[in-house]
Amino acid sequence: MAMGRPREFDVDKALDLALQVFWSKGYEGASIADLTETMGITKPSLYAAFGNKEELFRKALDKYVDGPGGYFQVALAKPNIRAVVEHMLYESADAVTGPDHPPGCLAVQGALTCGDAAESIKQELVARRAKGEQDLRERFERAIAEGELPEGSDAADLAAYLSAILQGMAVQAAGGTTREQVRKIAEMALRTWPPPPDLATV
Amino acid sequence: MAMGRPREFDVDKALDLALQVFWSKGYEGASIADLTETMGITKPSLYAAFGNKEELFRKALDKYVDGPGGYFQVALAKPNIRAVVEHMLYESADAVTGPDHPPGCLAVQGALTCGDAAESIKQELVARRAKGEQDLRERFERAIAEGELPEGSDAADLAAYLSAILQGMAVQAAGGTTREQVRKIAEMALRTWPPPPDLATV
DNA sequence: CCAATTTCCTACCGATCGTTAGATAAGTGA
DNA sequence: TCACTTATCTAACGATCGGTAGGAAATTGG
Repeated sequence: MAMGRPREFDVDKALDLALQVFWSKGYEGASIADLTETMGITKPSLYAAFGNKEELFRKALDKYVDGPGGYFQVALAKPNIRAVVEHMLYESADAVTGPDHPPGCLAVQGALTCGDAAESIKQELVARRAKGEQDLRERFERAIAEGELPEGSDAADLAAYLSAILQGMAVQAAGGTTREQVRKIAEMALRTWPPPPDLATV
Repeated sequence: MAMGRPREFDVDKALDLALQVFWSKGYEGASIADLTETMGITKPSLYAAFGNKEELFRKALDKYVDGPGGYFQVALAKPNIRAVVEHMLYESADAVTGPDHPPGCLAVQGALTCGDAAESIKQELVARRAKGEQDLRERFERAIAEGELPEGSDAADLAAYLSAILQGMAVQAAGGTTREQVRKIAEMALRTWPPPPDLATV
């Protein structure tokens, strides 16, 4: 069987470079010309290897989630809830201000708003963030069942609250806030953790 | 002196409609065609009245800041720091989930990331957010001077922390989170307020 | 009524958008 | 060597991007 001409670039490396571009410019802000230039390949090579811009973004997002964004699942797997939240906050602070990649979080800034053409990408990111919050909620439910959190604690509320803090740190980082300052946000959130349940609703 | 043909549309109303478009699609995602269609005017009318896309955005942003975003300054003016933070959190929760306008916050989602052409708009938004945080910091400094916050409290850290929570709520809202859920985030943040100073650094 | 001024609209500008033909080059298997 | 397959490149596609000429229409002051 004929194998054809071998590819002259490393698909995985090229995808990683595409990730950097999407990460710093967002889905809409990253043009195909931006991407091919950074990836060091021509447009037809990009399309042959990755389909189209949308598919390329989705592949880059997958790579992000279990690469730079992998700390999230690592944190979820910690044995006690305090460790989960600590890890989540500290690692997130470092992740959104990492010196070797763009600041912020791809899942937040990839397409927080967009034109009609990118609507499905925006929805994908909404769904990913919701999934992360849902995972967090389930982890909190377990912690509540195991008596690790104050009686009356609401897992869904805790998950929404922590998600908001993480996303807020990502926005700060995207705006150029330093690692040290973002770490302080994480520390302050942790200093008040866990938020007591609303006694009025118990 | 000849006065010329009178304008057939209300500039202020048109600007408000442009604001809605930028708010929901972001600076890059909002095309001139989107804008003119929503504003009910033609392209030459838009350019004659507002200069260009960038100027239009800046004018819409000004309108946003002292319209839908006006709660921020209102909160800052509250007489005690508890009222400032309460108002800031609750009004923000309602503002980013208002039923009569797009969800989220223009200063966050207008251009969190973008291509090269929109870089100056992104920087403008970064500066606006930084200004808000700075205002907050000054308000906390005053509160500390007046003995309203625990000894050792750091005004800059408190401002960064609260800013992050507000921005996190905006991200949540942009993703479709309901008003009730965002309000719960505000309530939880308030329940733990104020975060105690880090005793290790005192 | 006429000149001056300003807004209106249609039609278009060059540049860039994402995407793809079509030809050529480089490899494999027979 | 020759067919086959796949990657490479240049060059282009139609659509849309932000922005603008140029002329008709509507107002004012004379």
